[in-house]
Amino acid sequence: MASPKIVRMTAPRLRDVAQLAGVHPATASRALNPQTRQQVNADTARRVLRAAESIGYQPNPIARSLKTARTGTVGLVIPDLTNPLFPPIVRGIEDVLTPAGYNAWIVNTDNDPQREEAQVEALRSRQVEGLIVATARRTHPLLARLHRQGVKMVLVNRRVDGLELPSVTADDDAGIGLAVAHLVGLGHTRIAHLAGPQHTSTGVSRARAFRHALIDHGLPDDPALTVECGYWSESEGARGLRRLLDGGRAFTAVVAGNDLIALGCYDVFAERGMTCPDDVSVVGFNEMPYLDKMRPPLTTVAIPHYEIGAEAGRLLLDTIDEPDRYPRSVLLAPSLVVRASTTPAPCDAASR
Amino acid sequence: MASPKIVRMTAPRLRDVAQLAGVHPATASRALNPQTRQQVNADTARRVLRAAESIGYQPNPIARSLKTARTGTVGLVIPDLTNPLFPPIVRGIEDVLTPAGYNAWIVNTDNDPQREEAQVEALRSRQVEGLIVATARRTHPLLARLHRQGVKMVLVNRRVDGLELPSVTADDDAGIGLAVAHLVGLGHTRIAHLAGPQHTSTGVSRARAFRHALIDHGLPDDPALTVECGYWSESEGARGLRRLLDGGRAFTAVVAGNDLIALGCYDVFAERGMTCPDDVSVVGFNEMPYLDKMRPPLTTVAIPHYEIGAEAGRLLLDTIDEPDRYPRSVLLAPSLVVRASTTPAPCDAASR
DNA sequence: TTGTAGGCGTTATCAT
DNA sequence: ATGATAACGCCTACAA
Repeated sequence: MASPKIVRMTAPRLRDVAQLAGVHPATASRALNPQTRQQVNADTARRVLRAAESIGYQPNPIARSLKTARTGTVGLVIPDLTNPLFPPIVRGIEDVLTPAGYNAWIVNTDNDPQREEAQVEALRSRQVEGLIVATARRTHPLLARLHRQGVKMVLVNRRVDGLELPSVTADDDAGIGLAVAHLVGLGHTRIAHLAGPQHTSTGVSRARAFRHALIDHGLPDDPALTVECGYWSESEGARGLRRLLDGGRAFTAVVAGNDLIALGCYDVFAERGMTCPDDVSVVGFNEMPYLDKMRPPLTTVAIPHYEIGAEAGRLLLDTIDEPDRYPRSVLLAPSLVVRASTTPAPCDAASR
Repeated sequence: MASPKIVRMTAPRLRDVAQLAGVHPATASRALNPQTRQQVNADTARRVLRAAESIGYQPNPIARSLKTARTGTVGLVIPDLTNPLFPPIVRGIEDVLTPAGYNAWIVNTDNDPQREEAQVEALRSRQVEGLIVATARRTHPLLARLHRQGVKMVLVNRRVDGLELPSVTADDDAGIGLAVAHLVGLGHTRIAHLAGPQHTSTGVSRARAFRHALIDHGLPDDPALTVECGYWSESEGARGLRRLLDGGRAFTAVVAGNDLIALGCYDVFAERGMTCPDDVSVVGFNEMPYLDKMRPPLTTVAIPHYEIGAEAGRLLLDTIDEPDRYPRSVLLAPSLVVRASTTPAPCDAASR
């Protein structure tokens, strides 16, 4: 005598579990939730869990979110995923968030404020619980507004002027210090800086660090030897170096704002028949992948990408858990990776 | 006489809009939804829209999803975000999905089946409406199961044996054909292949295309000149080339399964004091970024990354809209980018 | 054309 | 310890 069985083709719901275990849905809910499980008789709980298991019950996160107003998601706002700097950061973030029960939405803004606004709007409408933002500019009305509205966020790599937000950045001062010390140690005295965009905190702090480092080494700080790039990109790096070369001031080494800017220099060297490092030494920043296979392999300042992501994840979790905690920021120490793009300055130090 | 105003600190809801417009929430709902707007008096609709606008109403997608059982999200399953192949593909996907009202969740599996299963589970529990999968292996129980369960998906770059799923791939046959023809044109007759993993369809199809191309050019197909790499990675490329070199069979050129495998060869050249292309010419596949700055700049088969993503997005939308449509697959034409890693074969053709 | 009512699946708050 | 009930915000037959 086969027992009749009604087959539901949709996913099993809480009430199915409850029915099977012979309890009320509310009880099943309590039994299933580790937080509230001790409110329920151990035997009952076991029965419910077995029932859930047996029919493959998975709670519907949408219904849960509607009720609890929590989604277990955070947004990741990245300026440009094709910049190889970010994947390891993303990885670090995920490795921290996943065990805490959060998932991350990654969005790409392509350095376009309009696109950024739309993307952030999409994230908010999907009720993310917090934001990790890598697109900060020094003046950033959108982020300022979000902050005022109480959106929880953590900045990565860059900061916003006058906004007290938790952030994780590399220690630019230390990193540029390493780069300059390395070049000075090689005998360079005329060192140029291809600065990143000065509307980003990182562009500014690296430029400032560069000036300080020159002074520390007793070198003159010639403003003509610092040129700003409009973006953190190869093409802007190339433009910057052309301006530097056309400026007529002699220099034997370049500290680039980041690796992409440094790689842009390589294009100009090719254009003008110059060779690196013989004509000009170059140092990058970030230690992006594949630098060891470049022509020449690029000397650079390495930063702990993965750890930056992991720290950002931790800060965001803290911010979500304790909204009133005073914003901490984390500074991570860089290190220098010496490769073949730097070499001792020519003896005729005034050359080039 | 200021009108009293009750201030809600939470997001405005449909009922707030309705109240402000002096209509029932149901009417407001209809007015707000373009699909049902013509059911409502044009004036009323206008009033509702203005009311919504004025208080910045955004429908709560969670409540909507609970009701409609649709989420407007799809999952993107990527083996390794640090592979620069993927960002432009992701971009293409997003550019197609966004206008259609969908957002994409990106997850990273790191080539780890366990992690993949967990990530896919997370996506499904968040009720994504479809999956774009770039991690397919030729035998892939997880994907087979998902397919049986009716999960809508599109494969990118790789396929699953015996599973009729829509897919978007580069035309491997044509691409490898270009590479081999180029090398033959340069006089190479002993050409090796560093094949990608044979558990991926791409690895197999490129290896098969390689054999066919040799035959087409009347060259002997020496099995000892094909070596399989365990992953699509630099380190496996390096291992493969070492095995090839240690095998004692002469060859003057290598067709690598992809760019990363090709770059792995560069490491071995450095190790063994060989120079590329003088000792061995190398061709890659994919045209990943920065190849032009490598030492030497890598000749490679370029594929339209962005278009691959865009096509995948379109296929998925089709699959969602017309679930019963017969699975189409799209093959995109590659092109050859000649750089400095390939050069005419040495006159002494039997050398090396 | 508009309003009514019920429900999507879960959980929080009562009461028992 | 468990059950009943309502509510999260929205949508949609159905009724008016």
